[in-house]
Amino acid sequence: MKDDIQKVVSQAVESIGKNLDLQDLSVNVEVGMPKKKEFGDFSVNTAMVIANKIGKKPREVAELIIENLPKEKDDLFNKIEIAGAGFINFYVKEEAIVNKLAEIESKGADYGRGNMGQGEKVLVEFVSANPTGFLHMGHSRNAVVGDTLGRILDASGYDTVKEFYINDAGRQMNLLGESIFIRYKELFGDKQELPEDGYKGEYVADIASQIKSEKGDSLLKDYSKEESTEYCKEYGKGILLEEIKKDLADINVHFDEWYSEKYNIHSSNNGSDGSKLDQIKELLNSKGVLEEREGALWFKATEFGDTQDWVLIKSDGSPTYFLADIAYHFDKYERGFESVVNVWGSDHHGHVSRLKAALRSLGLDESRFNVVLIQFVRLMREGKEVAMSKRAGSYVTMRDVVEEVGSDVMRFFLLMRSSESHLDFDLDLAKKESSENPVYYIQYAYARIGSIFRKAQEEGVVQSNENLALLRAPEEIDLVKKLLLFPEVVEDSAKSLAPHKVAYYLQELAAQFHVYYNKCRVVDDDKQMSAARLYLIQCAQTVLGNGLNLLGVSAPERM
RNA sequence: GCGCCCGUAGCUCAGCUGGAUAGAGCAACGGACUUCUAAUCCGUAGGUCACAGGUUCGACUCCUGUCGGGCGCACCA
Repeated sequence: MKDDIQKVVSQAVESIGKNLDLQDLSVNVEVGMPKKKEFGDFSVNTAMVIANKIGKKPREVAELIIENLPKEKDDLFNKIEIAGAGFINFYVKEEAIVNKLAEIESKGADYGRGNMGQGEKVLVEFVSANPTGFLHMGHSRNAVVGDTLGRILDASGYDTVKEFYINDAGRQMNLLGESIFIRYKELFGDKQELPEDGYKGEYVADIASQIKSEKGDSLLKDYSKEESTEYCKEYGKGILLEEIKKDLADINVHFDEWYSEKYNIHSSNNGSDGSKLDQIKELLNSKGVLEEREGALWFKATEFGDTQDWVLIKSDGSPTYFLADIAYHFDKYERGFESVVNVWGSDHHGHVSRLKAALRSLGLDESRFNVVLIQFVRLMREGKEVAMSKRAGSYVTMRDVVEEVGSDVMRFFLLMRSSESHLDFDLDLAKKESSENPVYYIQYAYARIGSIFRKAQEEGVVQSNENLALLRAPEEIDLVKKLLLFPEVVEDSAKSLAPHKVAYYLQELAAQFHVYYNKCRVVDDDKQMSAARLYLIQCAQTVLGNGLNLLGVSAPERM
């Protein structure tokens, strides 16, 4: 619909340009939808934008544009008006709107999919938690937003890969190995204190006893301490990764790649080139952006816009996480991804500027590098914040919350706010099965349509688009207009990497449907009217279903 | 001290990248079930868009400053 208006207005501007001999009159016509009904279905501010170039008052220019609209306007509009400072308001013929339903019907599950991405390869990396424990609430927002972004980008024509970067190298993993080994030794009566920042959760002891039942006491007798710790580390990683996968699968989050830092970045597993770590160090060195200072190797980030320089190789010779991360991101581009999206917790925002500096120093286009920062989740119960202290061991795992509220509610609640604002997750609201709960509100609209179709089948009425012109009630025209907006919402959501826009749209669409339901009876004595209305609500159900699917939320036939 | 995010109705939040009289849900109050699901709908009330300047035809939106809240600023990850 918007396309149609953009087309005719552009044509009008073009012919004005010709008539007045103004070559560069071309303008990007932006079609808006007024909030107020009395301003029409669509409006255009083009007259105000080009008034200066033409040298006339905006309202005069608006008249000129209307005069120059192509003839086909008569088929599209009931009325065209000039209003305010120079807006042109279009009142579209109901029939023109209603006929657009055919597109929804024919595309079905593909309605809403677009080609904005043009097959561009994009890597969406998210969660990427250390496999040293269970996922907590903080991870869950990251997981759901990342997964949904992947779905939305995919629907927008990007060749999308969702990746979990396994941080299985470095200090945290060593601590896990040590912690498990200490618990293991405890099982043989050798009691020792865990290190200061060791892992204290019960699962550590559980893993230790699993090792005991498999290996007996051989870790004490047959292996060195280093070998045993390494064994514990790898064993624990395997178990915890499975737990993480299970938790994620429970909220419908799936990855295409599980990419190991240790294996892919730290190890030299393909011949003589050395590890990615060595390669990137050499590459940076060849660009002259490194410097030795106080026994360590530094990246001169200040030369590339960051506020300070950063260590890449510590004075003990070991690499920092930052070096590994540069290597990892370089590796993403080497694997052929044209752009990357990273979903990070907001506490990592300091990392953005230095990584950008590093990419810049390598001559990479930083516009291909996108970061979505996720603000914190506060878990609320009975109006009070649920304390989540890892140190006190009282943090709430994602699993606990999913068991309490279910996957659909979990996902929707974490998606319905803009990622960049803090989120209060209200457990009491989440558990309510009522109008207060927006998830059920949307699902209920979907289920209601299912119910109408069951009724229609009983009555022997079948949907049809033969008499769509019968659909003239304001409520049904509004519903159709809302439905037609869906592709644009998906595209906008992809463009701005903001899944909450889809969630909002679905709430509005559901509201529009509920209004319609209460106003117009679908299955009724008038068979032709019933057939047309069934066709309409079929389309509504398609869009609701496609939208819920994008969010990874189920669409129930009955509730 | 420096940097990032946030500040919109009593509460939780949208606001289409600068448009017309500021939007929704919850909470409050009043209505609608012999009807395809009342997990719904209709109505009432609720605002100095933190504050002060600036940019222009036009600012919740962009710029500067101030105040408040969150988070970063390691030879940790």
